[in-house]
Amino acid sequence: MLDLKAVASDPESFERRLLRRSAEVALLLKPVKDLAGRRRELNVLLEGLKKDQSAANAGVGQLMRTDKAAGEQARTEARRLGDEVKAKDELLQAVEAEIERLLMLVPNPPQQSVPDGKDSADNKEIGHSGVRPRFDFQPKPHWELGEALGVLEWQQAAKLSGSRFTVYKGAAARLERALASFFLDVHTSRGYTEILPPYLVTREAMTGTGQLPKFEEDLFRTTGEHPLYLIPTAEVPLTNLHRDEVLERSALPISYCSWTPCFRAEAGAAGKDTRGLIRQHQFNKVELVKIVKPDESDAEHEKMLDDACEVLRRLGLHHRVVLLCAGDMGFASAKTYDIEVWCPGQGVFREISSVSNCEEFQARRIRIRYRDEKGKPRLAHTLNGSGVAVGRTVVALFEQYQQADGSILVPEVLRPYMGGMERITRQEFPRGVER
RNA sequence: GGAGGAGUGGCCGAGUGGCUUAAGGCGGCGGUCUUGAAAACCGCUGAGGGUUCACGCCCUCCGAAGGUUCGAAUCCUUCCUCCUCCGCCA
Repeated sequence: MLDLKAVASDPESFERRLLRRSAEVALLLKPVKDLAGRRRELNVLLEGLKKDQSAANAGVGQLMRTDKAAGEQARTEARRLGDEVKAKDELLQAVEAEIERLLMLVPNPPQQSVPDGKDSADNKEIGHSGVRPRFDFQPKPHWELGEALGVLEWQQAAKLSGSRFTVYKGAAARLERALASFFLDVHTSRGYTEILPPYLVTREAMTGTGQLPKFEEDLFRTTGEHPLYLIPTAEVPLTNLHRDEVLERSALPISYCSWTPCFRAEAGAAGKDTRGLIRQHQFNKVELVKIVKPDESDAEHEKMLDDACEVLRRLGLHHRVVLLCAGDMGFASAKTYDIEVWCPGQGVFREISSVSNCEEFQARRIRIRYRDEKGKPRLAHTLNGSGVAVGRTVVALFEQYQQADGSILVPEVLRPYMGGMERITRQEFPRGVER
């Protein structure tokens, strides 16, 4: 959420910055300045009335004991003031609700360093790691490899849950767990605290990080009187851990990592990436979250990007880093790097991590503050990034480490996590004939 | 799921309709005293919003939201959380 005071004092500059995202979101701010002025007038008026009212109330009790008639009169006057306070208060609340409603729909303006552009075609590649693996055969996509090896199953998954789900078996299931463990070990050794959070969170938590109110259709929700939402990323519980807190300066930066399943409705993605592990309703991800002081958030952002890249470097997976353009960034982010991993079987780079600096956008929504040098509470900055998406790592690993015979070489660093396994070869699993 | 009990400042804790402007204590900060420290004593010690050039001043906040009342931490309703016991359960 944007700072109402800042928006009211200079709406044009916010509009200009938001225009870099899209014309549509910049328009949302149009009514805000007038509403803010109206809010202020009402607030001043209301405070005066409240003061008069409490002065009037103070006399009533005393008078009622000494002079009944005068007391009754004073009571009538006080009642009139009370009614007026109530009426003005309702007006003020309506204005505030409208301001809030609008501001909650406005995304974070991009940083200066973010390039112009409207979609992924305008993103800027800023680096890469490793070399593109060469094959003396035609590399296959992971879904063909996984099916041939017997370790990835889509027909049975569809029987259980419909489309966009996968059953992992044997070595693939072990690989998923091995990758998650490996990622967590790397990140905890580099200063992140491991967290295992709830996977179901409240509407408030989802609103705090910006998934709601705008992106309801992307989420899974429980039924009942108090619905809960399945987390689409561990960013939601991790960032919300410190909601409504004032942190000591010395506690920052706070760094968390967490391995969780993520649940996404993929409402707008019908027909897109329908094969394989790429776009699932449920997938696993190791997430990184930091809460930092404003003056260190850019440096911490770079460090987080490096932390995410580190696990890919250790796995020897060829990847590149792109800086997202203004039009392609997520709602809460002021600046985002995507890490894209090479998928030779598909001949494309696939996003495997997204590392964002949200600055104070989320912190303002959920009131995460810290004490500055003078001991005054100030908004902290929040950052989040995948470190990295586990399922998509399986994709890249299958495709980059595939051998001519269809087996998958296990990277050296993973072998201890795989019980020493050096190669994933065909496995037989019980399977009857469906009829 | 059932039956009880409880939510008050950083923490403990008093407060059952109006001298509450939330007592008192602990902790923290500053000061007096001291060679230094401790003790003792004195003062200060939350958040959000508004207003002012500024010192200040004002409004709101006692788990949350409604309600009753001239007036609510206090009474009523609903909800949330925690604790104890019972049931169920991994």
